[in-house]
Amino acid sequence: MLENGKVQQILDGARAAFFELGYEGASVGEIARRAGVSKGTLYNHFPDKAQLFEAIVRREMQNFSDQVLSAWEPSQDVESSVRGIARRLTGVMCSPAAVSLYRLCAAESLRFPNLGRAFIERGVDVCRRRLGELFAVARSRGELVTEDVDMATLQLAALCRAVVFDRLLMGLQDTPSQEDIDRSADAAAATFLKAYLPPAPRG
Amino acid sequence: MLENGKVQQILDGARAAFFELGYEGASVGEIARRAGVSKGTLYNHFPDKAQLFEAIVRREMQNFSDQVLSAWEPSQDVESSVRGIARRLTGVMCSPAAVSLYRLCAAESLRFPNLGRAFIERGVDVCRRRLGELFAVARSRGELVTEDVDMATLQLAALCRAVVFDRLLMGLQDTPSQEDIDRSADAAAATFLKAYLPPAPRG
DNA sequence: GCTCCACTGAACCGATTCGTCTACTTAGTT
DNA sequence: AACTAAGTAGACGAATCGGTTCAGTGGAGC
Repeated sequence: MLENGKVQQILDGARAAFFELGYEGASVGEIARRAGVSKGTLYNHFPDKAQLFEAIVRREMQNFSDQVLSAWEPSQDVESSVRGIARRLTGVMCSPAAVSLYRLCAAESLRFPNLGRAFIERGVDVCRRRLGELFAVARSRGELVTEDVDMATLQLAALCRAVVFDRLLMGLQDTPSQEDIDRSADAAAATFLKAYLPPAPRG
Repeated sequence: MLENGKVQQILDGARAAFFELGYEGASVGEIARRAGVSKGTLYNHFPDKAQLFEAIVRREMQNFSDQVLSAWEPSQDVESSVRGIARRLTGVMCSPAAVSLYRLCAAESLRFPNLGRAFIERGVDVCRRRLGELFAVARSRGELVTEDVDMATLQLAALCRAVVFDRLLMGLQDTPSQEDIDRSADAAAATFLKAYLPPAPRG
């Protein structure tokens, strides 16, 4: 069954074209060229450009949330656990794919309302709920202090984007080095912990 | 001199069209229609669509940073001062104009590199430096504890976008009410203060 | 009254777009 | 060998785009 292979080719080519050129900037001809596929084949597998676009975004969104959710390594102490979460969050959100996806969804959310909704509901909210569960457990153990777990997760995610994300989104910087990511994530985790860790039993 | 009036008309129409339809989506004819101006007049005042676009973005950017920077009301205690800053920051960043500007710059930053650079350098960095000055003063008074003032400003700004900004950017929500903005800002300020306020003299 | 100049509305041009379609090739099955 | 299904390259039409051009209009200044 080569059909699936062709579909993957098309999706990969479309991903490259859309991510680099945007929805309008990526012509169907260019997409087909990058996919190594004729235009006829493309229209054999996808009804039109818009639905191909939405398929790309859905696939990348899934990929994104999978990366965030997979393989939480639970740590003994909260501090290193939060730092680990922050590092993963920061790394994933600052990856080229995530930045391009964010840019694309933001740009086309008005033309494709489904798209913005999918980004929030199937991307952000999913990760937020997962994080919320972890924090709820930590709170029940008295390791975190907050009356609004959801707010805490939102704030940690926001802190992870504080330093480099805007520069990446605006194209002023390529993917940062691992040290930069870790440093940024550690700063986010540090501030989060100072705010949400129970007051130290002075000593 | 009506010339300036026509220029303003064109800028206003272009703003409306670009903000609602994006750069590619807003045709020159549509811009002229919204401006109440003929296409010939438009091209009498601007050499081409791209430079009209950049003029719009520059103007809105200036407007944005002016709003952020104008009229800081210095407060006696740090807490209410930070809360005031957070409320203003949140309000401005979540305003329809700011959200549209952010979306537009993110979308077109690859096609217009000047644009992304202008957004960061003339918008974000300007506000960041101003905030940094305030925080440096507070730190010298021992009211804030941090070894990285710049990081603190970045984190406060990030916290202010934690709750509603993404939903606005993705078109899932219209401009939030003043209460929502204040609540979100107060949560940001609270977390920021818990992290950066000097440890309370116990008692 | 006359000139001047900005403006209008619409026609126009070349380029590019999406999506369709045709003519041809290739691989696999009977 | 014949038939089928899927893929290729490219032409095609209708539509739209950015930008130019042009005949006509209307008001301000002398």
